[in-house]
Order: sequence, then C-alpha cells, then structure tokens
Amino acid sequence: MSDNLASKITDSELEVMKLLWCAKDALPVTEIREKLQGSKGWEPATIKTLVSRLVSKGVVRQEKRNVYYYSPVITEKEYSSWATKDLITRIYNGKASDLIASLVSSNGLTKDDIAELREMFKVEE
Amino acid sequence: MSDNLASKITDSELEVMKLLWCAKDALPVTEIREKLQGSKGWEPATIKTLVSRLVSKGVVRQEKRNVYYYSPVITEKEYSSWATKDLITRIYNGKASDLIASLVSSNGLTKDDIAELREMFKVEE
DNA sequence: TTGCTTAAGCTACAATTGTAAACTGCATTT
DNA sequence: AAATGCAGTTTACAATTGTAGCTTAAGCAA
Repeated sequence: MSDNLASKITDSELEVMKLLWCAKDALPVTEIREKLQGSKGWEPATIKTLVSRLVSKGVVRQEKRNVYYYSPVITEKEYSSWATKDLITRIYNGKASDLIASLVSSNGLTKDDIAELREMFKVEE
Repeated sequence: MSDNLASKITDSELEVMKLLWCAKDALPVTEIREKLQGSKGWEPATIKTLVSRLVSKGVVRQEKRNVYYYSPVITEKEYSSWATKDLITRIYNGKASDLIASLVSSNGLTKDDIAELREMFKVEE
C-alpha cells in the first residue's frame, strides 16, 4: 500500500472502511448508508461523499451491477499496520520498541494485554 | 492532556514541538527558525504561524522577555502516549495488544526491538 | 533623531476534511 | 406515458492545515 493512499484515509472515511472491512462481500450504498446513518447520524449525502472520496483515493473499488457495489482495495491489516508504522516514524523516531515502552510506562496496557505480551515474547526453546 | 489539545497538533506543528521538546529552555522564534529553516525549508513567516498556532492551541507557552520565548506546555511523553492511545482507540478497538500483535505480524519489529521486548516482558523473579 | 531591521500580528490563499444540498437521469409505479 | 423516487454526480461551504506575504511597531545603528 503506497504512502499516499493510506495516509489519505480520514477519520470519517475510516468509519466507512471499517464497515466495508466487516462485510463479507461488496456492499451497495444503500447498505452502507443503513449501517452508518444510525450509528453516525450522517445524512445519506454525506455517506455518498465519503464513499466517493474513498473510491477516488483508490482504497475502495466499485463494481457496477444493477447498482454500484463497493469493497475495500486494502485490507484492514494493511491499513492498521501502515498506520502503526506511520505513528512510529512520526513520533517514535522509527523505534517500535519505544512505542511499546511508552505504552508500558503510561499504563496503556491492561493486565490481560501484559499477559498476552508475555506469552508473545516468551523465549521459546 | 485533554483530547482536543493534543489532537490538534498537526504534522507541521509537530516538527516545532519536537524542537521545543529537545531544547532545555524556552526558545525565541529566532532560534526555532534557525533550526527549522534548514531542515524543513520553511519561510520565517511559516514558522511564526506554526508557533502562534501552537500557542493558540495551548500546547506552547510564550513568555515575554526582550522578545517572546516559547516552551512546550505538554511533554513529549504526554503527547506520544496520547497519540498512541488515540491510534489504539481508532483502529485497534481499544486493544493495545492488538497493536503489538499487528507490529509482530507485519514485521514491524527489528531483532533488537524483539530482544528489548523479551526483556521488558520477561517474567520476573 | 531618523531610518533600517526585524519581531509580532494580521491577512491570504489553496487543499483537505466534515458535512450536506441540489441536480440529473434511470427505473419502477400508477 | 407521466410522475415518483432514488443512485450517482456536481456543487457548496465552513473549519483546518500548509504555506507564506504584508503591516506595524519597536529597538538599534548611524
């Protein structure tokens, strides 16, 4: 995923992406709207704008059936790992372990998190 | 640090913050400019705008001496841990360990990082 | 003191973002 | 066929951001 694609997903747009990522298949605007109108209180027009912008940005694909169906071009994993690396670059001088150290020292980790991490980084043998 | 303060530090502004965080004492614009003009290629006016915006946002304090001196109101640690939590909230559903798992699975960690993390999460005693 | 240099403040302006209305054309209903 | 409704497109508009010029005031040099 190139820098300027992901970097351009804005907060509002991200809500649309999340929905598309959850969906098994491509969705028509109707459905996107249905889901988001309630949760976000957005007008139909707003949602259409967001979807269109995501298409322009190349992170959502549209396929014409009866009506357009929309699906993500990038996966959620791709996006989140990109966003994470971006954070590390911008504010941790590129050092991933500094991010984690910051999480630890700012009590950003729950007991469960820590247990999982212990497991994750246990020295194998 | 309240949400709307930190959230408002933009990329360009962050460069100014980084400089102020490095400085032991408050700096006059002259010095901020000196440091950033070279590295960022910004015009003096641009730098003044950024500094002023940071002051409006309440994250930089100005004190009048001969000339205004600027210093950060929030620490780098406060900011980075805020930004990290924000990322976790926005894209990892609030689960910090998911962030770390994503780093692991996307090869975002160097050997050194991993060594440090093993150390960090080693079961003590 | 008189002008020059520069700090600080004010103004500018395009691009992006959040939010949405207006319009347009096709399909479905009556 | 005429009208209605909604998908898709275009336009809108304020706030924020990136980038910077213009103006004013004050200190320093001549």
